[in-house]
Amino acid sequence: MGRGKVELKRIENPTTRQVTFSKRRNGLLKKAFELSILCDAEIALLIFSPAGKVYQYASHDMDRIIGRYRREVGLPESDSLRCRTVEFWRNEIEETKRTTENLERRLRHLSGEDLLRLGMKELKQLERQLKIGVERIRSKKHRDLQEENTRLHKELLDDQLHDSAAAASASATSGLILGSVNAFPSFLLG
Amino acid sequence: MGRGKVELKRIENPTTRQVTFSKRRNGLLKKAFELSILCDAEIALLIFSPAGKVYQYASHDMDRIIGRYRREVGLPESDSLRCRTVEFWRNEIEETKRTTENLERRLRHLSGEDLLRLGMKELKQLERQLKIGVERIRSKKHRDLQEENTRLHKELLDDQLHDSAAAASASATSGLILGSVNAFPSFLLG
DNA sequence: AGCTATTGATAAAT
DNA sequence: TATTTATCAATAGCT
Repeated sequence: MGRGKVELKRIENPTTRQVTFSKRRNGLLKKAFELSILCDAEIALLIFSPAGKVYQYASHDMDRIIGRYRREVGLPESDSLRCRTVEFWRNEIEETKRTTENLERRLRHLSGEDLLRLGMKELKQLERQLKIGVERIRSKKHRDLQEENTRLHKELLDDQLHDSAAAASASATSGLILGSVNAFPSFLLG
Repeated sequence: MGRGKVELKRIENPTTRQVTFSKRRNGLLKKAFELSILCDAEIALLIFSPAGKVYQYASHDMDRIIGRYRREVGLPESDSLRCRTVEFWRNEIEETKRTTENLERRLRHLSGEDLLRLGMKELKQLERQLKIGVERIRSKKHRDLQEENTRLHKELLDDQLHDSAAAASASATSGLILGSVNAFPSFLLG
């Protein structure tokens, strides 16, 4: 229709293509509308221009029509995929929950709580683990205190070397600290 | 187009309506196809006949086009809701992860591992907690052994009462168990 | 379903 | 971009 046939291929001239798009788009929308009225049909038409602009016609609510399409046609793969995705995330969450519960239980056991269901073997293992922990903590504490002691010794010596003029007043305080560290007082070792 | 104009209203004659539907539907599908080719447009066309049959044309994958529509047009409420839902679940998962990490760290600490960053105060608290745990486990073990011992005593007495004829052979095994329990052997108390 | 008179759509020009 | 016009395409009513 028009002054000359048109080949069924992409129109190369951008101007012509744009004009044709505008005209035929309107024609298509009009015909969709007419068909829905004349024949009482449910019609949805989506047109995206190459420029990205959207044109649409929907004889009824667009989402309703798309929903109907999904139910009647789009089921075979789209929905099963969606189900699988949902199931995947459900499983992820379930597994994480189980992990958390497991961790919380082990934590309670290590605090000596919730021991009712444990057998003798588990209790022994738990006790061994706790004792190892206690020993490691003791060790760490001792190391930390030794380091602190060394540091204070060094500091004091530096003070005495670089500040001999104030030696009298310095010994009144630093001497007290040094003494405390050497003694490993009970409030530090628990 | 045709022998006489047509009013833009539902065709009442069912036969005529069906024929017109068939003809115009094909015309619409053809024009949608032509537009997509000539002008390089992305087009989706859904037609539901009054009888419920579906006809469709999609220049590309139908789900892709519908997805694009949802993203670019269906935004106002549908997508924002979906975003909020997705965000909700993201937060749920993030929080669960943080909880898990926290639990794992506490668990390592209770096993005497990963102590490097802990200060003296935390170390003391941890040690106290572990000692409490050890004491509770000791207590539980002791109670369990006492219960077992009581049970065995009772069983033995029952055996002796109800089965005096086989007394000789029974004492050879039960007596051994009883003896072990009474002694609280080192392999059980650790 | 095919046919054809007629209307409708639109390509090219303005 | 909108209008005009010459042509082509779609289709209403008939068979």
